[in-house]
Amino acid sequence: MRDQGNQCSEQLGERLAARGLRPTVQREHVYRVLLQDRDHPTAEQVFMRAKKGMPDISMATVYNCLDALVKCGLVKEVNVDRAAMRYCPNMHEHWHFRCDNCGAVYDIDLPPSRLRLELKVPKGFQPKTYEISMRGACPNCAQDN
Amino acid sequence: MRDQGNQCSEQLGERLAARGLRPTVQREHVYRVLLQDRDHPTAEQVFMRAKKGMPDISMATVYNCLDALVKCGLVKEVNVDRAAMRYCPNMHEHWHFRCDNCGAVYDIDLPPSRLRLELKVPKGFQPKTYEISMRGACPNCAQDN
DNA sequence: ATTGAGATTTAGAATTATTCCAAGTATTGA
DNA sequence: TCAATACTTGGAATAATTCTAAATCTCAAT
Repeated sequence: MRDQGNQCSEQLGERLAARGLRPTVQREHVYRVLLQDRDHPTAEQVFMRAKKGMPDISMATVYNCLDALVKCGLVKEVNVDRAAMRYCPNMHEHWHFRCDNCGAVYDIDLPPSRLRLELKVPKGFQPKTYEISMRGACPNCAQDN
Repeated sequence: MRDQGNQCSEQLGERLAARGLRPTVQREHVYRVLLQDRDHPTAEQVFMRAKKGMPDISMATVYNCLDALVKCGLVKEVNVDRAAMRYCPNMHEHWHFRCDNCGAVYDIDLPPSRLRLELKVPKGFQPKTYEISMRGACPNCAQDN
């Protein structure tokens, strides 16, 4: 667990390069901040933590770095999308598919399935609701490709 | 499918009452708007559609109505939460548990499971990523209860 | 090492989504 | 009918995110 540092920056450099993105000290620093406390911080929290080791970093850069990390597959965004909340009057069990191209959100019916059974949580957690969402290309957009 | 109207308002009235909320023409109208086009509109879109039949309705009321509908279980919010995006450097397959009480987000490891196999989508959809998120009480908060 | 092209960072303005507020209005139960 | 309370409204306020233009950095080719 110690010396995760170099591993981190090497992996980061490769990953970024693979996407045509450049490795920068800010990106590495932001990544390190994320690795340090695994508590799913908001961009604002990342900003505040990042400033400790890099006082001049700006909020815009934090967003930029987070985007870069997401693009190169080192970080996940925990939310369906960063835009407005959407509303759905279908209360049957189902999940959602959001098209990355056209932005449409589709209902996907749950297969007969034993999915429900599989959604087990560790002891102590008391789940009330859950949501499954997928992203990718919808039939229309997949065709135009 | 026709005459869904009265059914709609009856159900609405009961549901609202059960939560100590009052039935109002605005709430019914907003619900009707949601039932009309099942395309997961944003609050802004609901507002624009609602204005057609109720020109004086305000954006604040639309938000209020949507909240009421969500509270009484007739509508779902399609997003983990309406606050800031969160970032997670854990790229292993896992899902998230968000505590409604303290707001913390936990990683929940995927059980060995055949969950993956169950995530089938209808023909034509090309999923790239998916996310499973649950909400409820975390172990700490569940205890203090 | 130098250099030029293009990517990145920065601060702050702008935009977008959502919530708050105070005043007027509607609904409920007595 | 009346009082209490919830709801609606328009607009202001806040919060999250994106945009902008100028300065700086990185890369790859000299």
